Amino acid sequence: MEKQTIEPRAYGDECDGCTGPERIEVMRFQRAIRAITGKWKIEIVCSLVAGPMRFGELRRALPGITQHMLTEQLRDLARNGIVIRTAYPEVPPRVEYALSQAGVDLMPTFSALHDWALRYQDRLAD
Amino acid sequence: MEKQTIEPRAYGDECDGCTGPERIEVMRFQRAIRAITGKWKIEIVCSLVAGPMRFGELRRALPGITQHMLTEQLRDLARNGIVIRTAYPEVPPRVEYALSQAGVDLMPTFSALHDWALRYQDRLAD
DNA sequence: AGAGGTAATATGGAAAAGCAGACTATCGAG
DNA sequence: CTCGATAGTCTGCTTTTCCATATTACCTCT
Repeated sequence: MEKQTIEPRAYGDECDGCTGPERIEVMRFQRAIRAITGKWKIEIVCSLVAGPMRFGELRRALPGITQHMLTEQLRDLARNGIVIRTAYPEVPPRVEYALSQAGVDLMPTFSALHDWALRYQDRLAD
Repeated sequence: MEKQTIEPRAYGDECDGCTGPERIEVMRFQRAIRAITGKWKIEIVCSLVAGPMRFGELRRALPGITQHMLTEQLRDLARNGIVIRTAYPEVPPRVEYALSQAGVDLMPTFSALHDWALRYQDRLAD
């Protein structure tokens, strides 16, 4: 039996002829992708482009989403600084979600990806 | 007890005052994102930018990946037309993976996302 | 007093993604 | 004949996502 996995270099990336500084870039990258992946994140962000929305408005705008999912995804987006959550201490409670600058600045990327998807959609599986 | 989920409109998007044609765009979008998400996809694509590589080369270039993961992710990328798999009927077997045009054309998007990630990395969680 | 709206939690389960390790087939070198 | 190299597949396990339902707390309106 042989080992199947090649051990990753621990941490000190001394780079003995390898792809050195790229690794941290890749990690940054993946964090960015993780921040926008999730079943509803993109839909939420797209909804918010038009302007701030309340929780219930979003829920109605995204038929099929559960409250749980919506709160979870919004929380995640807020945690990554993409949306801003503002809770007004009123009653009944009112909570508004808006795109942050980071969220708005995501748009060029989105449109680049969208163009790509449009060009190659026929070969994209599923 | 009340229903928590708002029923999605079935299929015929007749669009009674709703976000109509955008929905299909969002779906395209998500397929594109799904095509590039996965623990190792980005790393693989980045490795292949420099030129075609063999399976074993990739394995060595991505310390920590298992053979299983590598075959799986490559298969997925190939299925989405991002990489091209070429098996030479030699012995010992030789299989080469190269970026397709679609793969190359992904780069502008990658760099847009990369710029975004760089600008906002401090607020990105995890 | 009871119904209704708002924005959440809590709980429990199913499905998908990720991981490690074992196993296979083929051929040439020693 | 056994060893090593290549590029896989197969099996079982853990973790993460995703999903549905139930419940809460508060206030207003009737």
